Amino acid sequence: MSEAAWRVIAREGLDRASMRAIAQEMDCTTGVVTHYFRNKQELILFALHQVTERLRGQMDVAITNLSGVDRLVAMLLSFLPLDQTRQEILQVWVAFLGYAVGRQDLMVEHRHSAGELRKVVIQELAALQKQQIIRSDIDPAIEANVLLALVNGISLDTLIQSQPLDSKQQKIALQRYVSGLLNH
Amino acid sequence: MSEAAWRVIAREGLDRASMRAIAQEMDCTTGVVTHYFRNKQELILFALHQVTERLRGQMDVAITNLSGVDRLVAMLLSFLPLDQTRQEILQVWVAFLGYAVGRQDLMVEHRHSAGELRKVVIQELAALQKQQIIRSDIDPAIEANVLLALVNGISLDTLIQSQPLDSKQQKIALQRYVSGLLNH
DNA sequence: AGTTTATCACAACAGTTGTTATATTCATTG
DNA sequence: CAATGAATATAACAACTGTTGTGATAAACT
Repeated sequence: MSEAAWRVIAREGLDRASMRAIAQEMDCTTGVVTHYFRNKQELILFALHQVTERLRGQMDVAITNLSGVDRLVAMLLSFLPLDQTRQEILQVWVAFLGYAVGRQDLMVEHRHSAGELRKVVIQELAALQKQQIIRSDIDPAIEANVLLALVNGISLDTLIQSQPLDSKQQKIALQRYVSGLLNH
Repeated sequence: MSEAAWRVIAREGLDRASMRAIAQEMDCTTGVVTHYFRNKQELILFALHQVTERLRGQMDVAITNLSGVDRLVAMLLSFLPLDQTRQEILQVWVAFLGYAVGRQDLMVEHRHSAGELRKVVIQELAALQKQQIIRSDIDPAIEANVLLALVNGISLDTLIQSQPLDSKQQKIALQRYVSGLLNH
């Protein structure tokens, strides 16, 4: 069920992910869809929460058994659309963001989602700073924004540029920026 | 006319920028709208071209009488949503991008638009490299993507973070990254 | 002057949308 | 077996969408 909704959104965008389109995707009638999602609003919010959960999942897997800078880099790399799974996540993420323009309630929800990930990055930066791995003149709260901005920007690059960075170049760009935060 | 369309899109998003909504904004009937935009497709593409034009305009003003690194930095800063005008541009830009998910033709158009700006940045980087102002191990074509990624990411930051970077922090982040590209 | 052209109003179209209500099937449990 | 409730189907609703056509008016031009 939720898989079908996810697929339609990733493939067609949010405005064309109608109740009927999702019903058709799972080869049933709209009765099923309305039974699980009372509103279209609920459906849309579900998509956003899926984005957050999946990103968190990707991240948790990526950073296990890592520490130090490697851990930070792995964390940030896990957000990049390096495989088809994460490209789908990006599609839904962008679709939601565009759909939230002019809908303040949805934008607030999106900010909550982004805030969760930001918190994790801040903690990681603070920890690395305590270990004196990254420079002491860095404000974790601010640097988290910049790091996420770079990650989001690189992700968007794959969508909006006709000659986007390939996966190797994406990694290098991120790695190089992070290395500029280190001590020495 | 085009002003009204622009306002509605920035305020309500693309899917709710219906012919009738735009007509109401300019206090007339749909006859006027259909007379100037044959399709909704044309209306949407108009919005995108407006984004490109306005960004170019902002940029051209920002870089006049500048040279060297200042010119590059000013160019990049001109893309940031530092005032209300550019915040509106960002809104429309994001709305279009989300609307283009699942609509390949629109995404292609968006890539053309992004490609134009990318070309300018590449040229600028190449020029600075020739003057030996920026490092020689930098590939202008790749670095343009990274720079634009950072700019776009910082722009999005103002939309999706509940504690976004303020304008001063945005400038510092960008300036600091650019200074990492310089010789010595 | 007369003729064409741009501008706008208005109405109607066919289709799609979210939502709701009602009916039916199905399974689980008492 | 009966019964309760979830799961699914079906149908209808009103509202909205993009689009098209038919005029009316005014402006421009020959």
